[in-house]
Amino acid sequence: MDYFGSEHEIFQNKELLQVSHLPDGDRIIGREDELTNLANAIKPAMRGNTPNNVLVYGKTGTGKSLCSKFITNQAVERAKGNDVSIGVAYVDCLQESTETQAVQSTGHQLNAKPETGISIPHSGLSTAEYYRRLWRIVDARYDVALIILDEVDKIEDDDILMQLSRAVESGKLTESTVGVIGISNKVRYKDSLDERIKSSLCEREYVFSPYDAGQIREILRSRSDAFHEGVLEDSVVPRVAALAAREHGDARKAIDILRFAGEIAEENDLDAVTEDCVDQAHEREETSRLAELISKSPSHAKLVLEAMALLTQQEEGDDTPVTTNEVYDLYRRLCDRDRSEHLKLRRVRDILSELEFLSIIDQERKWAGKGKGNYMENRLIDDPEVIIAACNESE
DNA sequence: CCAGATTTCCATAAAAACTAGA
DNA sequence: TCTAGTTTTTATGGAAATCTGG
Repeated sequence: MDYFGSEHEIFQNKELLQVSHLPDGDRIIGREDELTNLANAIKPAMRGNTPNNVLVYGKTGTGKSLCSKFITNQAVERAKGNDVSIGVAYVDCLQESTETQAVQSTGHQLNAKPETGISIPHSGLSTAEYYRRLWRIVDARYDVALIILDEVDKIEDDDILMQLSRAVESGKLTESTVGVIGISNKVRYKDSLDERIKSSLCEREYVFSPYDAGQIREILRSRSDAFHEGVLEDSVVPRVAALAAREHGDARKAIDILRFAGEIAEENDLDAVTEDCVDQAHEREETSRLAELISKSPSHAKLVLEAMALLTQQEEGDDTPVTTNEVYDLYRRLCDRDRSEHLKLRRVRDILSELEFLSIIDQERKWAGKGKGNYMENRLIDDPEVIIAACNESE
């Protein structure tokens, strides 16, 4: 018995299919203009001057993060030649969703304790103190700090944008300077900003358009070295590209699908990746983003979601809404089952609105009339079975 | 002491049913 | 009969208080 599976090796270098993988070489497919624009905005940093702050828009999977990381890395390398030191921090505002966490993370990335002697504790400091330490670090180690704020629209507080973009003018930094690159999915994001922030953060704005099918094909081909020679059937890449193009040219999705297709071929012990695998991979991709999101949620959020999914399943119709009270009742029973403490109703309401913010559920407030008050209808956006699976998976 | 999570407390929205006035 | 105003109800969500880990 061969416990280690097949002799049909599918992947040669799976790393290439990680979305976070930065392609080497000095170009990213189909984004020449965008890279040039970004480079221009950053250019002053090469001489140690203040770069332009940039706001980058574009749908998911249009290469915003990739290009920003890429160009800043290039900048660091180039600047070395001029004897200018640039520091880059990349903050995912979906994870670091408060001002404090974002500053803390930035400080952590730019710090080198042996060099500066400054420590950035995981918690316990005031926001102001995190800022103070960050400025000290930047002053000590760099001429320019470039801070990439990915998914800025997900951050709860605008203050950080203010602080970062004004750091130089307000004299917080004496030796150095900073540049901010904000990345947002929402084109309307700028409208929600304070005037003062607008003027300083949005010195340059660039919109990343979706990739077309041809570009996606090219991207996939450039990464097909991830597979062993001849393992990919010819029709696979075009098929994946077609699926992704249908979804507003999301390259991340395309790469994910391709990777899943490979995994499926591997699991089924096939010697090649076929179109069939692609179709299955497409389904798997749809659930994986959700599963990812859910697995990162706190455990009580999962229980609430599970309660919702179970209730939705019981109902006849497909997307029958459930009320908050129904959810809460079942949620409490689930907690009893696990012998854990349940949260109070008020908190569960907040959890539900957080889930709505994450686009996992829909909420609508309804009014029942005299003597009946009002209630909130909660509706799952995705298939309950998928949600239940995702909730149980990450235990 | 600090931020972040959770709880406690409570004013409030909305719309149908009901009432009074025309 | 129609209209304008009042009553009734309950989950909601804002605000403040309290708890927790560091």
